This record gives sequence, C-alpha cells and structure tokens, in this order.
Amino acid sequence: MDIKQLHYFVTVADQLSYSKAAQRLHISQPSLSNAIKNLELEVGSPLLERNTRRVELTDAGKILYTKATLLLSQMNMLKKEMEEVKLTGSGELIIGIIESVKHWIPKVIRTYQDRFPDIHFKLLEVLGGKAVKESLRKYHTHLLITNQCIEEEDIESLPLYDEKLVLVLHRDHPLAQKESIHIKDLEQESFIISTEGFQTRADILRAFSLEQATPTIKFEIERFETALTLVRENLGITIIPENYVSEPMDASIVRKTIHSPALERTIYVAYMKNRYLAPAVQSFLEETRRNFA
Amino acid sequence: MDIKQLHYFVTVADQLSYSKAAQRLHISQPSLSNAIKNLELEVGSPLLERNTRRVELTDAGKILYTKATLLLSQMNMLKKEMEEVKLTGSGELIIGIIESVKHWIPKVIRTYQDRFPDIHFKLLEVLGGKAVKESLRKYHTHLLITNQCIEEEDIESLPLYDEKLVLVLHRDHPLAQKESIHIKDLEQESFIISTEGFQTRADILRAFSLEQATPTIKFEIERFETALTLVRENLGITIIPENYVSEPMDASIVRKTIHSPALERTIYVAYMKNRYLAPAVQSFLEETRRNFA
DNA sequence: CACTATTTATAGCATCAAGCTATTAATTTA
DNA sequence: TAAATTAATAGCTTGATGCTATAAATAGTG
Repeated sequence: MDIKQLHYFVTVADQLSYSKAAQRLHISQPSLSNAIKNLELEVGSPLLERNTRRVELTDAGKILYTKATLLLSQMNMLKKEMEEVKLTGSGELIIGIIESVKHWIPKVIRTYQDRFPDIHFKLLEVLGGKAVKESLRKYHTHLLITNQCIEEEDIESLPLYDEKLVLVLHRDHPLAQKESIHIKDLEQESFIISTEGFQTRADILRAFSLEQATPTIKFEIERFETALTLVRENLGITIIPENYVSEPMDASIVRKTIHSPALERTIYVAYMKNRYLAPAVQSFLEETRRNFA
Repeated sequence: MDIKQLHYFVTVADQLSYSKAAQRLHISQPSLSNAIKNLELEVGSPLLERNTRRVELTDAGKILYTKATLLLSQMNMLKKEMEEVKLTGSGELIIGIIESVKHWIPKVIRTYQDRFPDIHFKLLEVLGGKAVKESLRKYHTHLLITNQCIEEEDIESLPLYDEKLVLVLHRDHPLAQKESIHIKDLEQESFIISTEGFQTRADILRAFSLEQATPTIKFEIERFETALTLVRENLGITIIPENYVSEPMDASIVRKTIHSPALERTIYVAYMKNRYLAPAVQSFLEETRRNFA
C-alpha cells in the first residue's frame, strides 16, 4: 500500500469514475483499474462497487477514503516543507563568530534578510583552536568567521579582510606620551595576551620574536574585553585587534599603532568544503564576501 | 517520494548505518544505498552525511526524519485500521427491520455481541416495496429482515420463519363472542389494512379472494401499531401478524385465529448476493438463521 | 429493437525501477 | 602492514506498472 495507490484510489473516489480519474491522473484507464484491483487485494476487502454504469464506495472504501485523503495531504505538506528546506536549509543559519565582527555583521545580516526574511539566525561565539574545526564538522555551525588560519582537507577557508593589531595602554602609562613606539620598548612591561591556542597570541609572539624581543607576560586572557578591563585599571598593556577599540573609547585608555608587519591578523570565513550548502547559506557567504570585495 | 523510501531512510537514520539498516530491512546494502541516493535526488538536498566510518544526519535529514516518522506511523495506523475493517466491516452493522422482529432480535444481538463486542448497531425501520431494495443497493443497510418476497438477480432472500396473521377486534365487537370465524364473516366489517406496496396487504387480499370475498376497506395504514390504535377505538377490525399482539395485550382488544392457509406471511433475511460481506455481517447472518433453524 | 456511446474489465506486451551479486574504495583497528 | 568493516559503484535480472487493443455491459436514442 503505497502513496501512489492511495492517490489513485482517492481520485477515483472523487470522480466516481475510472475513466475520468485516469484522465486526471494522466494514466490509462486499464492501468488504473489494475492499480485499484491490487489495492483491494492488499486491503483485503472491496473498496469500490462498480458496474459499467456506476461507481460507488463500499463501507471499507469510505473509511479508507477519509484516512487516505488525510495521509495524502500530509504527504504533500512534507514535500512542500522539504522544498523549503532545499532553499533555506533548516531555516536556521548558525554562524560561528569572533567578537570583532560586531562592527560589520549587522549590516550584512540586514541586506541578507531582504532576500531570506524567514531565516532565523544563531550567532555562536567560537573561540580557540580545535573548537573551530569541530563546530563545523559536527554541524554546530554552517559558517565560521574566524581569525584562525585553517588548513584542512575538508574545510575551505577564504580570507575576508585584514585587521591591524594595536597597542592599548592606560592614559597614565609612561609610554602613552611617546610619539612612536617599537616592539623593543614593550619588553619590560606587564603584558596581557590571549591564552595558548589562539591565533592572535601566535601573531603577537611572532612579532616580538621578529625583533628578537620577548614580552613579560603577566596575564593570559580569553576575551579581549577582559584585556581592556585590565588596561583600564593600568595593570598592564596589551595588543589587540583595532576593531575592539575603534568605537567610542573611554577616556582612560589610549591606542597606539606599532609598526611591525607581523602585527596584523587576517579574518577568514570558513565552511565545509564538500558538504552541500543550502542556497540560504551560500547566499550569506556571498553577501559576506561581497561586503569586503 | 513514496512510503518505502521514507521507511528506508528512517531506518538508516535510526541505525546510523547502512549495512545494519539493510539487514533490518531485509534488502542488500547496495540497494539501500541506491534508494537513499534517489530520495536525496528527489528532495534536492543531502539527507545523510556519510563517510565509510560514520553516518550522520544533515539539517535537511533531521527535518525529514521527524516528518517521516510521523507519516510512517500514520500509515501503519491506516493499515491496522483497514485490517480491522476487513474483519468487522466498518464497525457498524446496519440492519433494516420490520416491526415484528422486536420479540427475537434482542436475543440474537446479545449472543452476537459476545463475539464482536466492538460492533455498533443501527436498526432502521425499512417499510414498503422499493425502499427495501434500495436500502440494500445503496449501502444503507447490510442486512434486511423483511416480509417482502424479493426476487431479484442481485439480492439473496432467505426465509427465516413463518408468522401467522390473526384477526384483531374490539372486545365489544359482535364477532368477539363468536367461536370460530371465517373470512366470509368479515366482508361487511370496516376493515383496516396496510397501504399499497406492503406484502401483508397482498397476503390478506389473497386470503379474501381465495374465499371469493372482498373486504370493506375503511382505513389504510402504514404501521400495524396504528391499526391497533384504531381497533382500540372500535373503529374497525384488522388482520395483522401475531407477533404484534403476542405481548401483554391491553384488555380492550381481542385476537382470533382465522383458518386460512393464505393468512400467513414469511419473514426473510435479505442481502446483496455478489457483494463482499464482512465477517461481522456474515456472522450476524448465520447467528440469525441458526436462531430459527 | 437495433445502434451508438460510454464505461469498466481483460489480455498481452514493453519498459524501467528496484532488487541482487561481485567488486572497489576508504578508513579504522589490531 | 594486514585484517576488518563499511559505503559506493558496476552490471545484471526481474517484476510491477504502464501501455494498446479489445471485450463486455449498459444506458440512451432514433
């Protein structure tokens, strides 16, 4: 007893005529006769009382009819819903982000929503090395905005834009007055840096080592906001992406540019390479890249 | 997208393994692979993320899974219900009756219900000539208890029992005192008889004509209860089936047996000859006939 | 009453989907 | 590195489902 048979039966019951039903179903009348006969065999009781002139539903037929129409409509619903899914994925777009995207992500989302108004967004903060790859592979996220440079077989990682790293220190700090600052100047200072595993930590350490210097690491933090809090209390200095201090900065802290080619990080958008991307996901990817083209 | 495919998919999703699912479905693993592939093609997006070691549901897969399990369970319900229908018909047994069955039908129903406790009864009073045949043909009734002698190609009509017709008259009526009464004695009396089309009318008129007599018809009625009401008022006399006056009779009326071979009617049980009879219907038929064997 | 039109059933044929086996490819485990 | 496991691919077979042609039944019509 499959959907097709039920569909055939319901159509005959609606038309109360095999030939009309066959026309509507775009099959021949004998095929339809056969199909109904088989259905009756399977059900075990006649469904239609028929002579050459009149077709009527039997008791069993009436019952099957009501049940079958219900089932068929639900089947149609299912098909329609899967059609939707094909376009929009699950209706949910899960994006793994880092903090510094705050200044541009709302804009991208806004233009995107004109095209896919029904999509529901989920923005997850994904920090640290392994978490990034896992979140993609385990279907936690569809897309990932990250500063991790991922080089894996199955993950595509496209650069979006570069972000400068800037020195941040307290207004009252001695270096705050100095015109131009170099890495070497920072060696003796209490330094605040990300914990092991973060790309930014690696970038900063590389910048130091390029100048044959080593920072005096006093604090290890996970979020740059934490670093800023420490700087506000003048407990140390730090180097963080410029986007964290581009906005209305409070007066107690000062930002300084340091000239070093290494003090720059690249922001990537990453996704599973060989996995099907729903058009909704694809579109968001394109929208994002266009934003930085 | 048919039921089978969905069933396959759900099984794979449950097992998270093609080979295990194939075993459970009693098909080969390649066949299953193929089936899922086709389903994915039809849906338009991948449902399962698979490498040789692990099978996981995609977003689309998760959605289809929940919808499909629902649909499948409903399909199973439908099958079970049709199985029920095969055994018990629609769960409703519609019997066309005439009034005089009152004295035995409850007994038959009682023993019958021990075997089919879920059957719901409907007792319709079916009067008159054409109504009897129509009620069978149009699926209004499954069985018919009738005194009509039906001789049609498509209707089987089995005699159940004979019923005597008796004279009924008012206590104060002159004939009430007489010992033995003959048809001839009734000619001048106000006679109450069924309207045209009823078998009993034909029976009575034949009894008269056998004796070369004609009744003086004053009233034509449709229900024998009406006739009794008229007799109670001494407005006339009537001849009706004995079962109508077998029960506690009120004192105002008197019954008299008339010796005439024609004053007897046969009660039949009738049903459509070439139509499928659900076992529940069949059983009731047997139960009824056994009652009078 | 014969003739036409209509409708379902039957018979026989064609084709394609859905199954199978055998094999390959990929990956984990020992 | 070998063995084991698992999914995918290739190629073949078969049966269900479709088709056409035709028969059978019946209602309507001149």
